[in-house]
Amino acid sequence: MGKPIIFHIDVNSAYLSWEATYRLQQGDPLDLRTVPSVVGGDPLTRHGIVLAKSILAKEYGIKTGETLYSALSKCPDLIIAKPNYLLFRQCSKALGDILREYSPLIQQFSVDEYFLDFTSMDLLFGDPLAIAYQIKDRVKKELGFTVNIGISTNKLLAKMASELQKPDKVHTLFPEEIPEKMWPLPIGELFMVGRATTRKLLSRNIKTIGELAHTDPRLLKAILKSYGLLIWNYAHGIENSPVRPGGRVEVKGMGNSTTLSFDVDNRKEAHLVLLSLVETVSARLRHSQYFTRLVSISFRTNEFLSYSHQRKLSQATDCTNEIWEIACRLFDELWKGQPLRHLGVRVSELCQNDFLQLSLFAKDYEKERKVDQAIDGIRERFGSQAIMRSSYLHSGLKSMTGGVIAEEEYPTMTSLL
DNA sequence: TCGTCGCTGGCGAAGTGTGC
DNA sequence: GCACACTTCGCCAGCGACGA
Repeated sequence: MGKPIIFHIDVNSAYLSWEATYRLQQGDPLDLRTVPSVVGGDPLTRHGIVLAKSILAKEYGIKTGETLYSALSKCPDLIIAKPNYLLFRQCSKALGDILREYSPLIQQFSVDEYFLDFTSMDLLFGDPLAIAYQIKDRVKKELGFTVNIGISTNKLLAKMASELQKPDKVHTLFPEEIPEKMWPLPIGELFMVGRATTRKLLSRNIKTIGELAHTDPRLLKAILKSYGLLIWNYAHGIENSPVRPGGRVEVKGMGNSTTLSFDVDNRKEAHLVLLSLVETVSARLRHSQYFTRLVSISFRTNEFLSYSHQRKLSQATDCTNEIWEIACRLFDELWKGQPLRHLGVRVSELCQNDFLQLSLFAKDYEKERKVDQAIDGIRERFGSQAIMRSSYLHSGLKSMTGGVIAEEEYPTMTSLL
């Protein structure tokens, strides 16, 4: 087998928004409900304002978090559209179908990213660079949106390559190109180096990826523990995880949290918020056919102090009421009456539900599990708000809070590389 | 900025080894 | 058999990465 050739394909979502904005400015309004960019990543987009955030800020002075009324007063031509996740997922699947024509080894990394293992496929298709351009142009022509493609010998470098310059570009970042193309980049551009690590490295005068690469790994280990060695390896382009066809990895935990628009200062209301979070988390558990052995809750006060508490269960469960009861108990043990602005529920230590071991001493939740399954069925058919507990009526609270089940199909970044 | 999730390190309990 | 030191393991809280 020849040397590894890995592609990273990244959909230019934000730039689609930009393109739409540009057309808007040119007096050629576009019905944004018809383009996949409606699922862009910033909070503005999430609330349905489908223009690139940078353009909004630069051209119109509209900032994240600004009210719709205020945004419209600054930009009367602003088009508001409902985010269309279904369309975005369809586009993502269509992209995967095209990629599969070039290699059976493709891995969906997130809803808008793929890895493709092209190792030895050049014998069949020819020059990898030419094929990358071919894929990029086919996606644009057949699917109507642009992608960036990065090519290298491993997933890390391919991903770094695809982010070198956007949109609609193909870049290579082979190991011999690291000093020229990767080392001059600011330290924060390196995969797995976030805000906190950037601050720590800058305080030690490590400003670029190259400077990180030339830092004594023992020093990095002293500063950042094993994580220091990881990013030192990344700065040298060292990474060897395989492209995993199917993309699905073992989920280790799932949770939901919410920041409230008002202070919660009584136990009953907090329990209701916890229930709305547990409703979503437990539905995701059942959908993924998992049970949990560990329940944790967290909250943040209106003074931004965070607290968390968790408990190991003697018997694994996926039952909404059982998880909620535990979450409430944990909350009561931890809460000292402070006004709360943020509440979260998380389950981990997941196990497959076909190996459920019943305890002789545990309360029988079998009936409640049947109710859960019936409710899941109704919500699947008619929507999440089709059925709710009476306690939410006139409460001003949502009966279900948190993420969508479909997200479980895609692993998060850190669990992959 | 928010929501979600994985990882790390501190800490205490439990287990094991050694000397008396 | 007992006391103590050391090691291992699991629990827990918190941090930080990352996509939206």
